[in-house]
Amino acid sequence: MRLDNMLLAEGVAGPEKGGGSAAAAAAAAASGGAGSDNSVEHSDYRAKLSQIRQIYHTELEKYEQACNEFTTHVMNLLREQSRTRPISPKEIERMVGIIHRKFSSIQMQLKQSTCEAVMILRSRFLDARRKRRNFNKQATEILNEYFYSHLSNPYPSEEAKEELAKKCGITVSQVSNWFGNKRIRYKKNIGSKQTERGAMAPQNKMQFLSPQNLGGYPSPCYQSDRRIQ
DNA sequence: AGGAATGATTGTGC
DNA sequence: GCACAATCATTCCT
Repeated sequence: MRLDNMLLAEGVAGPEKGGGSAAAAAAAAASGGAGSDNSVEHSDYRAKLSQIRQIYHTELEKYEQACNEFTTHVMNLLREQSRTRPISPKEIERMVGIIHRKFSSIQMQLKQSTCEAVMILRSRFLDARRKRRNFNKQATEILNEYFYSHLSNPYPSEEAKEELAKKCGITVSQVSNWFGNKRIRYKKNIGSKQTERGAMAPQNKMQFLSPQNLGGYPSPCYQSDRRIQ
């Protein structure tokens, strides 16, 4: 049931209207509108998705046909056998039931593998990591300035994040990502520097308040950021 | 070409 | 829900 829902949601198992371009059209309509380059970026994705859809439907049809053929074949056999021994309608019904269950389990496997294919396709095309672009120098400068001038507590509030996002031309979640990455990498940098000097400082807490880190902006630590000279 | 840097995602814990 | 940590995938630098 879950597989059915997912395939339906992805437009793979939707109602088949003629050539099967209904799903692609629906996807285009859904992703279209404001994002002008979105549909262009996703056209390859949609093409692959409709390919999956086509394979899925032909396979499904094949299985259905095979199931029907096999059922009539078995029915014929039973009919032949009924000449030599009595066969109750119940027995025939039971036989048909078994065949249908077998074939529906095969269909289940088909659905599962189609789901997997869609998932892989999604991760290949829709994963933002694949189209990552570095922020421009100015944006990085602004973020770094905030970070190093709030080194004692580099956790911008929601409003501050919005402000930074607006200034940098990025989204709030990108700001959050940036600060998450920055905090952890900054801490790591400090940690490796301290172990280099042989000072085994406790690493279980954030070290943003340690005196050597409060050199202001730009600090010695800031200069360790090789992007900014 | 290969490693470092970097933005994004995923899993985990609180 | 957020922060952290590990990891991925891409970009940048040498």
